[in-house]
Amino acid sequence: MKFTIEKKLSGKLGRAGKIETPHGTINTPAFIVVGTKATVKALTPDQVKDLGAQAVLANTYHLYLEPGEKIVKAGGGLHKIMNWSGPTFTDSGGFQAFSLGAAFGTTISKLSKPQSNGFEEREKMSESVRSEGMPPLAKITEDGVMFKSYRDGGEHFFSPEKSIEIQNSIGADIIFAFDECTSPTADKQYQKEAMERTHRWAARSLARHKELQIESLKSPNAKPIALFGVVQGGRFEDLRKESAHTIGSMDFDGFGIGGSFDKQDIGTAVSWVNEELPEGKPRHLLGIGEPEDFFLAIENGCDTFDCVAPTRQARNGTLYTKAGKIHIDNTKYREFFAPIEADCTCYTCRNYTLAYVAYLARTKELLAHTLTSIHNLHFIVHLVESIRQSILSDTFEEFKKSFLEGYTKVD
RNA sequence: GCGCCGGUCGAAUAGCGGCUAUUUCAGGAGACUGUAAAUCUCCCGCCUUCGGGCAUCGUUGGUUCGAGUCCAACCCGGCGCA
Repeated sequence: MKFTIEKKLSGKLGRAGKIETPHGTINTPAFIVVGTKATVKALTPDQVKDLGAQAVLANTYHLYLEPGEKIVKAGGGLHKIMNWSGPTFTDSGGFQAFSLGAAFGTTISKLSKPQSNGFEEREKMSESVRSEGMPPLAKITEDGVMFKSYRDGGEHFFSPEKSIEIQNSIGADIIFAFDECTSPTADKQYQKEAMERTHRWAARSLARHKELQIESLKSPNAKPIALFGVVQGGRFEDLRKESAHTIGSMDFDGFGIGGSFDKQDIGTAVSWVNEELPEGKPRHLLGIGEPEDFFLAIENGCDTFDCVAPTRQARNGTLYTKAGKIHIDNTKYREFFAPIEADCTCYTCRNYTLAYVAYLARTKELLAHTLTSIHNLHFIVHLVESIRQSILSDTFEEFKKSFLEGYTKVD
């Protein structure tokens, strides 16, 4: 993997560049489409490519459970089995330490939202109380994470070495060190402990990866796999800087920025990290984000992103437009005989009316998921691409201002 | 006309003497940030200062401390016999 910076955003940390992988180049900043189980839900790889996506990100834990990394490898690797010829990433399973652990059976999100007063804060917390009969499915120890399968209840242990071994078998171009994604509800003491543990896991991940690569690259057709280390530290400036310094000084090919954030503070938090990380290596902001997040993260030095929001929200009936998000089930769209957005060039908007797509969604026709996912991914992929172009043409500030003024998030 | 069933919030249902009338669907709104997710939450008779208040199980009476539930008559629907 090779990273090149083409242009920097003057006076800021942001940059446009390219990541060259054995399966092609990613022009950055870029949105990486999430295909957790080696499939972008509801879409064929051709559809994913046609809507403008450059790369996809799959998940180690999910592919380990099913079909199993041995089968992925025997089938020719991630690219081959899913018929995606472009660059790929795998996440390490570290996010599942959170989603199946502290967050399981609750309404806890890794992004904490601003609360207007303490009363609402308490209400929110009470809503977050774990549902009955839903004990956590992930338990963290120094050596790794014990997962209880959400499929059959079976126990599976992930150590940093195990995650790296599985990821090497799956064979994505870019993989991540095994980390612990913490909950925003955890206190600073815990965030510090988890961060330090993630640092130890990073060193172990790196060591195991080097061993495996030396071995694997002896075979003539082997393609090198890049390893990104993951920065943690929650919403605390001193922890984030410490983590970025520690992870940034290790011999990784690039970096992931993970964990929980205060939603309104995301640009600042990312700048703490990216000021510390070496400039010449790519930085991937894990699990972000919404349209407004990209501007803040990119101007503060992030190069790539992945997020389930566009596809999940598409399936759940929320669509992106330049004026904000809309709910496709709203009564007012039943007779909206025009595209979701008049000037959108996606396949869905070129061929269907919102009224028709809304009808498909309302009647739970499967095509609804495909058409809405195409629109949302096209919107997000092209938004990030537009930000890239604005950096290259020195119009970032104007583009940011005009987009955010129009994007009110109100119907 | 006689007999037997049955009428519960848009639909379908549960409840068969006990306080707050159940559930599913339909309908309305919202949430979702490295996917446990084609998922979840709330509303769905009227009023409300969001604490609650007042109604309501075909109609009208009755029995009872208490009735959707038991009794009577009537109205409607289905089936059977004439």
